[in-house]
Amino acid sequence: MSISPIAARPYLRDEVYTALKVRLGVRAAGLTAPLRLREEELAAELGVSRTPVREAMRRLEQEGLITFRPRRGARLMPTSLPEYLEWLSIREMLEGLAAREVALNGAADIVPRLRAVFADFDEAGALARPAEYAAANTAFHALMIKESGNALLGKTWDSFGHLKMAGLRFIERLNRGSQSFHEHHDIIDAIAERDPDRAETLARRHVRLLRDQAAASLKEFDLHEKNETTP
Amino acid sequence: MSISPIAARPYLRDEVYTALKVRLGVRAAGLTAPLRLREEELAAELGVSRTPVREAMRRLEQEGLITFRPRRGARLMPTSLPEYLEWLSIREMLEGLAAREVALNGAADIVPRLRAVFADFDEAGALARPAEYAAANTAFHALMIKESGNALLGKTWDSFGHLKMAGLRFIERLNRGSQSFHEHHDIIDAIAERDPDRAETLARRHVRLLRDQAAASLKEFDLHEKNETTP
DNA sequence: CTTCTCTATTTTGTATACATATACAAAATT
DNA sequence: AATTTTGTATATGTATACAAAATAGAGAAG
Repeated sequence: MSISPIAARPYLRDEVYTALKVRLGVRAAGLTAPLRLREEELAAELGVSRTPVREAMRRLEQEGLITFRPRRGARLMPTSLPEYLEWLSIREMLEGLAAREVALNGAADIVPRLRAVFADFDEAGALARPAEYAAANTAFHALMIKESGNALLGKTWDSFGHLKMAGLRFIERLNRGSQSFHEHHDIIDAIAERDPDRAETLARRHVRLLRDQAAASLKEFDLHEKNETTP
Repeated sequence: MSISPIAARPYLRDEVYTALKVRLGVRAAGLTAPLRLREEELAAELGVSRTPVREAMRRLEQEGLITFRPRRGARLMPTSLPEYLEWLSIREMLEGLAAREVALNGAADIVPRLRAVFADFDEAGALARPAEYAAANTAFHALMIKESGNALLGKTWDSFGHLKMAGLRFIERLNRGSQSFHEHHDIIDAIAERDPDRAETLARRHVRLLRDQAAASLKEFDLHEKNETTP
C-alpha cells in the first residue's frame, strides 16, 4: 500500500528564485532606469532570511537578469533594444533548430497540438486581442522548443526568460500580429509536410522579420540605456 | 606622502566560483560516475566557510555544471554522449551565427588574426600534435564568438564551458584533425571574402560533421549514463 | 547470511551574528 | 560659500549556529 506524501516540502531558495524571477521579470519589462534591490527588504517581503534570497540572486545573476556591483548590491537593469536585438539573433538560430527537429522527429500529434494553440484566433482576432495573441505566440514557441526533443535547448531557452519578457515592451509597438499569424501557420504547414529545411527556413525568417522591424524602429526608442553613469 | 594599498580584496564567492568551475570542469571531462560534492569539504579545501561555496554552487547549478537534489547535496554528473550531441546541435547554430556576423562586421584585421591561430600548424602538424591543435581549435572558435560582436552570444557560449570540456573526452577518439584543419581554413577564406552566407554554411557544416561522426560512434561508448538510479 | 529496524552521525537548509565597505550628512577648513 | 573631512548609518560579505533530513552502521529478527 502506498500513500501519497502529505506535502512535498518546498525549498525556500527555489521559492524565492521563482518569486523573484516572476516579479523582477515583469518589472524589467517596463523598466526605464536601474532598480536597486535590497536583500533585507526582499527577505522581509518574502518572509525569509537573507540567505535564500542571496542564493536565489546568484542564480538570477548567472542568468543575466540582475547585475551585481561589489558591496553595492544587486540591480535590475532595463533591457536595452540593442541587447534585445542580440537575443533575437540568437533566437533566430534556436528557433530554426527547434523547427527542424520538430519536423524531423516531432510526435505524430504535434501538428494538431500546434494548430490548437491558435484555434481561438483568425487573422482579425489576432489583431483585435493582442494580449491573448501574444500569450498564444509564447505558448507556440515554447511548445516548439519543448517538442524539439533537445533538453539543452529547452534549458537555454528558459534561461533567457527575462529577455523574452523585456521583448514585450519593444514588440507591442510593432503591430505585426497579422504577419505573425500567417508565418506561424506556414511553419506548421512545413512541419506537417515533415520538411525540416523549409521549417527551419520559415522559423528563422519569422524571427528575422521581427528582428528587422525592431531594429528599424531603433531610433524611436529612448536610448536611456547609454546614459548609465557608473561613479 | 603616499603608501601603497594593502591589497585589493577579492570576493570569495567569485574566487570559489572560478576555482570550482576549473576544478570540476576538468574532472567532469573524465568522469564516468556521479561525483558527490560535500560543501564542508570544499569549503575546508578552499579555506573558506560554506557560504561563499554555496553561492558559487548556485551559479554552477544555473549553468548546468552541477545538479542538486534537495537535502542530498550537489553532484557532478558525467556528461553523456547524447547530451553532448544536443550541445553540438546548438553549437552548430551558434557558430553559424558567429561566422555570419564576423563575415559581415568583423574588424579589418580579423582574417590575419584568425590565421595566426593556426600559424604553427600545417596539416601534418595538426595530426602530430593533437593536444596543441585542440587548444588552437578552442582559441579559434572563442575568437570567432568574441569577434561576432554579439555579447549575449559570448555569454551563452561561456556558460557551456563544462560541455566543451566534456567534449574532449568524446572528440579525442575521432581523430578528425586533418578534416578539421581544412574546414577551418575554408571558413576563414569565406570571411576574407566577406561572404556571410558561405561563412555560416561552412561553420555549420564544420560542427555538423563533428556531430555526425560523434553520433556515429555512439555505440562505441559506454552507456553508463542511462544507469542513473534515483532512489 | 541476509534483511530489516532503530539509532547515531553526517550533511544540508536556513537563520543569525559580526566585520567591513559604501553612502550620506554634518562639521571643519580653506 | 565651496570643498574637504569626518562621523554615523546602512547594506553587503562572510562566518557561525542551529534545526531538520538523509545516510550509515549496529544489532536483532528471519
